[in-house]
Amino acid sequence: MTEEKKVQIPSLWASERCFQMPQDSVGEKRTRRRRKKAKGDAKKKRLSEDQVKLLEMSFMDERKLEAGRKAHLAATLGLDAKQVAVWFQNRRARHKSKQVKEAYVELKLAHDAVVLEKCHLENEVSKLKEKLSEAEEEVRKLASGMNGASGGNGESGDGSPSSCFSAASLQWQREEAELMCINEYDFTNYMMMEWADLYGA
DNA sequence: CTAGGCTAATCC
DNA sequence: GGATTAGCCTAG
Repeated sequence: MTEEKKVQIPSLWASERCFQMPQDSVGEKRTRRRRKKAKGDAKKKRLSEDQVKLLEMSFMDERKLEAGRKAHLAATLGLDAKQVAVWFQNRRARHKSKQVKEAYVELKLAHDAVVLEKCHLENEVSKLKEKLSEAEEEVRKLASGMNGASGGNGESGDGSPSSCFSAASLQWQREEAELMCINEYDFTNYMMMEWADLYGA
C-alpha cells in the first residue's frame, strides 16, 4: 500500500478566503437534500491545510473514530464534532475506493498474464499438432511403400489405427491450426484494447 | 467557458 | 456505510 496522494492542497485552500466559514446557516435545517443553490447558505467551506493534516494523521493512526477522539479533534481543530465524523466517513470511503481500484488493476494484470500464457500454450499446441501431422504423413508414406513392395495382403488397411492417419483426421488438424491462428489474431486485438484501456490511450 | 475531479455535506 | 448532491477548483 503506497502513500495517499500526499495531501497536496492547492495553496488557495489555505488562504483565508477558503477558510472555515461561519456555521450559522447550518442550523437552518434544510428540508430534504440540499436543493440547488439555496442562496442564503454559506459558501461551501473547505478545511484548511492544517486541519486536513491533523485529520490525516489521526486517520492514519486509527480509521475509526470513537466519541472521545472525535470531541478532542473537533475542539483542537475548531470544528463541529459532526464535521469531524463526516470527514472520517468520507475519508474511509475514499480509502476504500482507492483500494478497490488497486485491487482491480492487480486483478487485471494477473488476468492479462494468464491470457498471455494461454496464448503461448495454444501456440505450443498448434506447433505440436503440426509436428504430429507431419510425422503421421511420414508414417503413412512409409507404410504405403511397404504395402507396394509386399504386393498387398488383404489386412493392411484395416489393421492400422486408421482414425489417426485418415484424410479426415489431417483435415481436422489443419482446421484446428487455422483456428489457432484466428485465436491469436483475436487475442492480439483484445490485448491492444485492454492495454489501451488500462493506460488510457 | 466547460468538463471533470475532489470533497464537504446530506439523505437513506 | 453507501449513494448522491453541489460547491470549488483546474486543465484544456
